[in-house]
Amino acid sequence: MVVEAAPVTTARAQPGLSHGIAEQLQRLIYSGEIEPGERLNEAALALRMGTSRGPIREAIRVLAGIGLVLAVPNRGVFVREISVREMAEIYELRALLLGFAARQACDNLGDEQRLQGEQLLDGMDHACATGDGQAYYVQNLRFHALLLELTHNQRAQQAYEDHAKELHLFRRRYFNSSSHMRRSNAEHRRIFEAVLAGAKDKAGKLAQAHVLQGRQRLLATLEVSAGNGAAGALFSTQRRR
Amino acid sequence: MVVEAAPVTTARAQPGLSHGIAEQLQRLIYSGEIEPGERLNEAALALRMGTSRGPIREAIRVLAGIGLVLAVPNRGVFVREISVREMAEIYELRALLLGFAARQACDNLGDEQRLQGEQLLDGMDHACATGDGQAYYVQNLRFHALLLELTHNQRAQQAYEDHAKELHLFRRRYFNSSSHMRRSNAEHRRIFEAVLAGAKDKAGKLAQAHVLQGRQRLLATLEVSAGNGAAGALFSTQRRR
DNA sequence: AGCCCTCAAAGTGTCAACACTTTGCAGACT
DNA sequence: AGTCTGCAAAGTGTTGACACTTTGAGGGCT
Repeated sequence: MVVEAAPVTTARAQPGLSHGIAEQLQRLIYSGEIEPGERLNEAALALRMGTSRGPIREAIRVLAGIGLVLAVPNRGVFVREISVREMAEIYELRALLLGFAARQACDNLGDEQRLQGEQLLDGMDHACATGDGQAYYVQNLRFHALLLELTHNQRAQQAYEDHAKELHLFRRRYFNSSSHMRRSNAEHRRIFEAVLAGAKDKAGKLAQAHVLQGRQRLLATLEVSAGNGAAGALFSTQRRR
Repeated sequence: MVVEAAPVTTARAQPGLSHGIAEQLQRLIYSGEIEPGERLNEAALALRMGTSRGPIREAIRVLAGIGLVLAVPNRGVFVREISVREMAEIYELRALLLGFAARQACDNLGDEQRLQGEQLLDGMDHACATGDGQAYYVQNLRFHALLLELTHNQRAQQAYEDHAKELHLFRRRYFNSSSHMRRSNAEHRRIFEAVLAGAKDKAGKLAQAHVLQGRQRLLATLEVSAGNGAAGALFSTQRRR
């Protein structure tokens, strides 16, 4: 309808004011400084960021598009809350994705990746031994990312990362009990061995099971940490978009 | 950081001005009135929509969040172009999702859905016979949606729909040659039969193959309709976000 | 006492004006 | 002729002011 032709050019970085604000807001949300369910006050944010409300509103709209935030007309925008049901659904998708990744990895694994994978597995074992939850967490993320890279499917990678981030909204900072960590890494090893052996079906099944067992571990601790009452309350019906 | 407690309330519809504009823009894009690569002129749109630029900008930011549009600072926003590579990746994800759906369908199929599926299959056969591409297209969409519903996983449903929409960007209005339609529906039937038989693995594999064959059909027609040159040009490197 | 109505405060929605960037054209210089 | 520089037009980025909606508190009525 309007004019002009395509840019055709590559998609470059975007240094823009409202864009910077959007990223900053994302950090605030993911870091937990702004909690799920909390309302974002435009004026307050504008003051804090040192701009007027315009760019703030635009940044917020981007977050709304991503689904991080829910806008209610004339009432404001609220940080998205994730229900247990949604959490469970997301885990299901992650399982599917990681299973796919493991299968693909069988075909696409190179020497470099093999080395990296083994280093990560050893590193995680070390983290288990020393009880370093933070180190385990980072390497665990990296290990999964490595498998996803091997899909050679950037969209799959992106989707997996998005899901991981979303789960952060649900429960910040995985409670890494060392028994969980040990079991989890044992699963990693079996997956990786299957990949090395080129056993696609086995690798896929193991990877899928790995994620689903992670879900079970999370659900179990939910039951314990918040006896029924609080857990039930989380079942608030929320949908994306 | 700010104040206030959670809304806890359910997520209701959102009648807001900039929200309406966002939807209208989506329609314009999906309908092809604004083509991929084209720039959105804020002033022109504001005039057309009868508002000022503010709401337009906000609506555009939402689309940017969704990924429908790419914003380049100080230069404007452009309707997203999808490369062949991306198209292929999306098909891969769709295949994964539909495979999962078919497996789940084996467990969750009820009488009502069985009936609906059979009606759709017959309807599509009819559409093949009469050469009614439009009717086929609609029922095909519905058939896939039916399978996805049976996952009982709303996120999976949403993801599948999103992918379908995105592919629309790539090639508007599937060229439904009746030979394609016939082959495609034959695949549908085999999938559904497997689901009825409760053969999870078989159903999953067939569904996955169905989508990938759809991809092949699309790629094949791409090769033909635009001999090498144009097809190659579509490989412009674009990434989401 | 309890309920309803009114009103003010807080906050979001919208707008028009202004500042800054990009881009293409025109004219001058080599 | 070709190229470089500077300017002007087009368009995006940002701002502050104003209008409208929601919400909660206070006071009057039953």
